[in-house]
Amino acid sequence: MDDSTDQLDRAFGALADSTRRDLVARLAVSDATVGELAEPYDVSLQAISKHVKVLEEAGLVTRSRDAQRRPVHLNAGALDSMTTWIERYRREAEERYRRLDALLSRMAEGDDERPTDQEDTP
Amino acid sequence: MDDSTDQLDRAFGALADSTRRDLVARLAVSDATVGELAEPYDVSLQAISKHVKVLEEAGLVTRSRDAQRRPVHLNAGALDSMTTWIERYRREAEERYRRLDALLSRMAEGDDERPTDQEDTP
DNA sequence: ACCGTTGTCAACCAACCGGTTGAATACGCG
DNA sequence: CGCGTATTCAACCGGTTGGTTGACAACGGT
Repeated sequence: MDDSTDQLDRAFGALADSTRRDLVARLAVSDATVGELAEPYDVSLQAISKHVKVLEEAGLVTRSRDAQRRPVHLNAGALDSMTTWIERYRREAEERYRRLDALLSRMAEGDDERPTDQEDTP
Repeated sequence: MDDSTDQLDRAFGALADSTRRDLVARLAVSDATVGELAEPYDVSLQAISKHVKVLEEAGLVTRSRDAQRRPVHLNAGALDSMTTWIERYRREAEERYRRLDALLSRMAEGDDERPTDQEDTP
């Protein structure tokens, strides 16, 4: 199994949790320590620490080795690789839809000119 | 808990699996039945059926009720809502980074003009 | 040198996930 | 009607996940 595949697994998995998405949203505004991040939620600090670890292993977040205070920093590059993946297939799908739509339009304005074994026809 | 939150949970969770990402990639090219989708993998048909169900519940995929054949169709709109979410925070993070970078540049070219309690300074 | 602050590690638990097999359902066709 | 094809449902299994609590490690300040 590919390495970038594994990274995508982790990245999408990391964002599949609303608490972690919330952390990402807050980290987009400013870096923060685990303690600061944990404060708004009513779960234990350890739980948030685990969440941050998941984000870190997904490459979405880095921690400046700064002694006992280790501020968490959002890594925009990892988000970028996710959108790159998604957009690739979204565009492909929309392009295909556009072509199919055009085909149907052509068929509608003249039934005689049947499409000769076109791609999108089942 | 919000409804769109739940939808994002499912959507990201759905793409957190390489088999399901592969299915999405193939569906971007053309619609397909579960049987066709299952053929390349050496897992059971039922396993792929489950994967498709996950994609469907995430809104990433729809199925035209076409009798016993129910072709699976990629829903580009759901992908769009994912990129919208990601891009929002990626842009925010990059903007913040850009501002910090500019601040550091300003500081570097003249130590006298110290920034007066700026936002990004720790 | 000690204390408080900050964060992680470890063990445990319930719930969920991806896979399996076997049975059931839903049609189209002869 | 009854068979074959296509797909889903149900029960089960082992591994992972999100949460808990308790102990411990790493520093900074006084």
